[in-house]
Amino acid sequence: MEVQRLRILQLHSNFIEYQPIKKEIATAEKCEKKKQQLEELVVLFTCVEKGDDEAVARKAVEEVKSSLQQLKVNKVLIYPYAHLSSNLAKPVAALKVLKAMEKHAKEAGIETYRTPFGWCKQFSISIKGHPLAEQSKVVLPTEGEEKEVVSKALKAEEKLKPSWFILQPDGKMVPVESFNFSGHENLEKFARNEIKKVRAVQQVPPHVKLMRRLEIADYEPGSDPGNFRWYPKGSLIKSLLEQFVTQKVAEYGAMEVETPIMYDFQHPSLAKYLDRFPARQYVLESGEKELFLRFSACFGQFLMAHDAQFSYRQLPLRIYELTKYSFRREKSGELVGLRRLRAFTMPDCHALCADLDQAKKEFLVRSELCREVLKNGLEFGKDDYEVAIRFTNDFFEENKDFIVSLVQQMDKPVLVEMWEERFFYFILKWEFNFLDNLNKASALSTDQIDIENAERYDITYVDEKGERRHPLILHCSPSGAIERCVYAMLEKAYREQQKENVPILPLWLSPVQVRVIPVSDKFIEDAEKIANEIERHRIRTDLDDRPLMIRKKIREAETEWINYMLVIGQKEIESGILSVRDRKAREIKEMQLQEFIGEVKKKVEGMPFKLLTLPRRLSARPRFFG
RNA sequence: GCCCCGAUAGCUCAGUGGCCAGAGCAACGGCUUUGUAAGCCGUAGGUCGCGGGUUCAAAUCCCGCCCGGGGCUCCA
Repeated sequence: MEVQRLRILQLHSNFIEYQPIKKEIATAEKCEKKKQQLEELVVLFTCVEKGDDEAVARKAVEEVKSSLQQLKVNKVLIYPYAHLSSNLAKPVAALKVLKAMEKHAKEAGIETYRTPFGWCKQFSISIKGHPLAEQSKVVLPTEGEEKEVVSKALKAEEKLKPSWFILQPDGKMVPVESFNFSGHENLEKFARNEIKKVRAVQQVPPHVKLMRRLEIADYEPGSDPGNFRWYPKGSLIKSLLEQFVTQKVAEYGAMEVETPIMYDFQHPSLAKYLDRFPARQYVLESGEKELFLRFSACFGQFLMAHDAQFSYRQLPLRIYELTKYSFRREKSGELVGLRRLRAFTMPDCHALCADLDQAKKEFLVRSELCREVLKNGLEFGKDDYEVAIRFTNDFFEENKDFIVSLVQQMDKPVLVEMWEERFFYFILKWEFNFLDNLNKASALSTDQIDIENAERYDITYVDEKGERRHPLILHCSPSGAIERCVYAMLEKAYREQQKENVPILPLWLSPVQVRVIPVSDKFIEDAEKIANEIERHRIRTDLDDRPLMIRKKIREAETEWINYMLVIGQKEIESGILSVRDRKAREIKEMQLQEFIGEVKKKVEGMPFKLLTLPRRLSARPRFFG
């Protein structure tokens, strides 16, 4: 990484006279094109380089201040001057630093002026002739200091001191320390994890091996960390999950939309929102514009809602997008396999509600939706996740019954995080958290009640009296990130394997549901006919036509987690009765073809279907891993 | 991002200063025509992550970077 430094040319002057002539960049500050004159001052020609931040600005002011004391002057002009460097910061960042310098200087009691940023200016300067009159300063960032721009929300979160409780479905709320966790071991692990007392063992989470061995997904060294490649099988699984969640959300009544993945930093609503969201962004430069990649669908949907017109009669208004992708520039040390990515697919569903009453009702409908998505999609029941509910003190006092009814819906004790003060844009939030084999918790489904953004984005509806009002906004991801769902299923499968159960994916998600295995190449054609018939019923079927021994083919099908294996030989062809190896049930059953097809179809009824795009014959398939 | 650890054939790994760097699996070729978790023989495959340095000599020691992992921290 290049070393960044703030460069200042410091000139002790008799006077300076300057006049803005012409804007140099689109993002120039507003100002009058009037001639200005200042006398007996120190002029700071300042150049902000890439990576400079407010800490550097503060340090620069400190250094300038000590010079001022020497020179016995207390007046400065901060003059943006790009020509001192070839490694300039972007305009937005530079202006931030200059403003920070101005602020710190004023706070330090210095009479401070600043010329407008982004203008081509004419100036005349008279410099004093003493040895200290002309100095140049290079301010380096302090070692170890936070160099990146961090949102206020992220900083605020660091200072949060919440209290922790366990809330039971019967409405009893007890402090975490005095809760009896017996029978709720996962909740205990989760609570400790959240309150941060655990030390995890040094280990790679097991899903990483699985995601590669099963040819689902893999790291892509050619990209940025946390941006994955998806092999055909993984792409199928991911796509099916996406289809399923989208279908459930449509049934719930949301309108599906699509919005851009990148946004203008300069947009006023967005700038304010960025500061309230605890996440880091990817930024990219395009021409003179500075853009950031979305980290959720909020921007696009809110801007859309801002331009839409609707009244209380249309509320709650539900808007949905499957973001492919959302981007968060997570710190590199936080990225692990599919648990946490920098580019991820997130179903994001907002509901605009007239008032808190409506929001609360809607909230319960949506939590039911989330539970269903996990239950039917991932086959995750309430034992597979722990619930956290987070809210402010005030909200709890005023909405106790509602929160208890939410917990009753969850049907198990939940972890409560309660804040004295509201730091975020929401007043209430819950998530379902999955605990992996290293006892790390990751949120899947989540929902929140947002009371700030309707105003920030100026989203309004017309109420009964014809007046414009800001709705409340619910933010929900019914499944959480799709990649994270895959992670959770793999981790769960591994856990089952440790318990000597069969590791397996839900049948509807298995890339290969049925594998037909001819005993020798004499039976390949017969096997093909059977495979055709099964696939005609929308069951993913392939054919192991390789010249290998049966037991080897069976072994490979087992390690690929294929649900059913049909061995085809003389016996089957003559009798018409199939030998079906049911992997999950760990048994070999004899049955008619149509009977078998019926059994499989029944198990995947109502779930989305897609064909696997790998060649049916294994001999024609590439190997992506191993 | 910081601290610590790692990287050798497509995969899993052996090799810690000294001849042309090894094994198993996979791939490819041949034999075998196979009945429910690994048949036999052979062939090919390596810029030892990348770049620099130390040395008569570097996969091996040193520095920087990339990628991965763990921790701190944080989230969907």
